[in-house]
Amino acid sequence: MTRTDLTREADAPARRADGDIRVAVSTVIFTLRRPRGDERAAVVLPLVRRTRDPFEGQWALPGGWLDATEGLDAAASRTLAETTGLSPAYLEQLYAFGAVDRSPSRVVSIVYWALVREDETRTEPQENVDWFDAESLPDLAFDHNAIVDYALWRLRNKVGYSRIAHGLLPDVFTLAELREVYESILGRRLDPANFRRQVESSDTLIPTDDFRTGSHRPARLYRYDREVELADRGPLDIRH
Amino acid sequence: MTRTDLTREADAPARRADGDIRVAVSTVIFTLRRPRGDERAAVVLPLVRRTRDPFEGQWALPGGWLDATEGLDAAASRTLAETTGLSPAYLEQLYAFGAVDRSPSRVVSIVYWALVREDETRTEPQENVDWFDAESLPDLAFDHNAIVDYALWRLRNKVGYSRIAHGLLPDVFTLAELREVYESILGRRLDPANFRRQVESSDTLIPTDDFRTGSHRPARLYRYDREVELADRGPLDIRH
DNA sequence: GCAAAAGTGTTCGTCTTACACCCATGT
DNA sequence: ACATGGGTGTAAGACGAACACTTTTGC
Repeated sequence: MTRTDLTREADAPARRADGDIRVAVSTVIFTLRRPRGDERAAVVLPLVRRTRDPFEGQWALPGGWLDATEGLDAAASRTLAETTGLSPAYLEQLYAFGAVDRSPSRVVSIVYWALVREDETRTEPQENVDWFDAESLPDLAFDHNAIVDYALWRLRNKVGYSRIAHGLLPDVFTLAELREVYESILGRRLDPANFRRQVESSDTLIPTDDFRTGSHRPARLYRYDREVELADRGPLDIRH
Repeated sequence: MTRTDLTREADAPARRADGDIRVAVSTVIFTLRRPRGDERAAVVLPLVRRTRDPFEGQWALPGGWLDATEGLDAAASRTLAETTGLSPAYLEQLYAFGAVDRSPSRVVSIVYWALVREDETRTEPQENVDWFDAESLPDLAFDHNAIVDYALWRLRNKVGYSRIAHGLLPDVFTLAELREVYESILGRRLDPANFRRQVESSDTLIPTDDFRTGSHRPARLYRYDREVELADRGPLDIRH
């Protein structure tokens, strides 16, 4: 089921009288794309090409209308899956955008941001969906350029005090792979020795007995400790 | 103009068909109330007593319906002024709450949080408005208890890395007064010597040539440096 | 003079950073 | 053997907590 037309923010499922306010849900979903060479991985995100006015032909964030029978989180998951086929490991509300002139009709967009592992993005290619480097986006529909900028800022901020890098990695990984995630997001090199000590002293990783072999000295594989409470969203995290 | 009835989340200005989603705006607005003795100041907030179902007679956050002709920030300012007469110095979006069962009808609430100085709260007393200690609230309407808990968490978090204490103080103040604000919010004593050095090295305060006299050694008065960029909300702060 | 708050100095332990160095493996 | 990334050691500087100490006022 491919319903890329769900990004039509200005066309309601059922037309309403003027003066009405409609609620949309959109998601900025990031993953890391590793280039062929040894260059640093790039932060990329999927966009959906609009097939109707306004902004027909331009790229926009995946999203859709909030359904009266679903909560906001559920709407974000559903519209993201319907437009791109993705099911993110990490999903969090970003901000509510509701300027009067952000769309020809009156739309309040509840925007989420999310992370997926690169291997999860290998779904069947969707029509009108493509991936873009977060650093060099084209002109997007609505206020979506500003929204992506804000989501990038939140991502870089949060990676410093939270363990969201988890959302970009498989179950087990080496410390070098974890460090590469941080380096790609922060855009700078980190000292491998100091990085190791920091994550080890944080007690959020469990070392396994397995090693990643294939090149030089084998590296120990780690997994995240599911028992560790994140508590980076305060009382909102009480939802298990 | 006292329109406390604007908190009626389940009564739209114009009734609509079932299945519709309405957008409300509410605000958690804090101030500090200094008790008579030398006890620490308490974090208090105003609530509005509901005059209609649902939750008739219970206390709720001040708020109202989003108007189609105004942005979200403007709606928060307007509904707060209409229900409580307050105009906060600091106002920031907190979170969008949209669980299906949070109200008998379908309401998405964009919630803001704000700070006012205590001297600004001396407006003419409004009907059905009262102030409550944030630590010991009664059972509120809707999910407003959880919302206040989250706002308190954000306040305590943000006071650590931002200069929001500004919003609770007059133009000029002593370092002891600034420290009292931090102590009240964080709920613990701070070392005066270390506190002084921290704020001085942060370069956000401008010392004046005036002193607060009246008790013991006079204390120098400071004011906030308006030139210092806050940048604690990332790209969203570009709004001057 | 004395109490009390304003303001300064100093020490100590922890965390960050930089970088030297050893270890284990594929080629 | 040697190149390379995995992993450990260590010293310098930054920073925060604790607290002794000096200064300046009201009484």
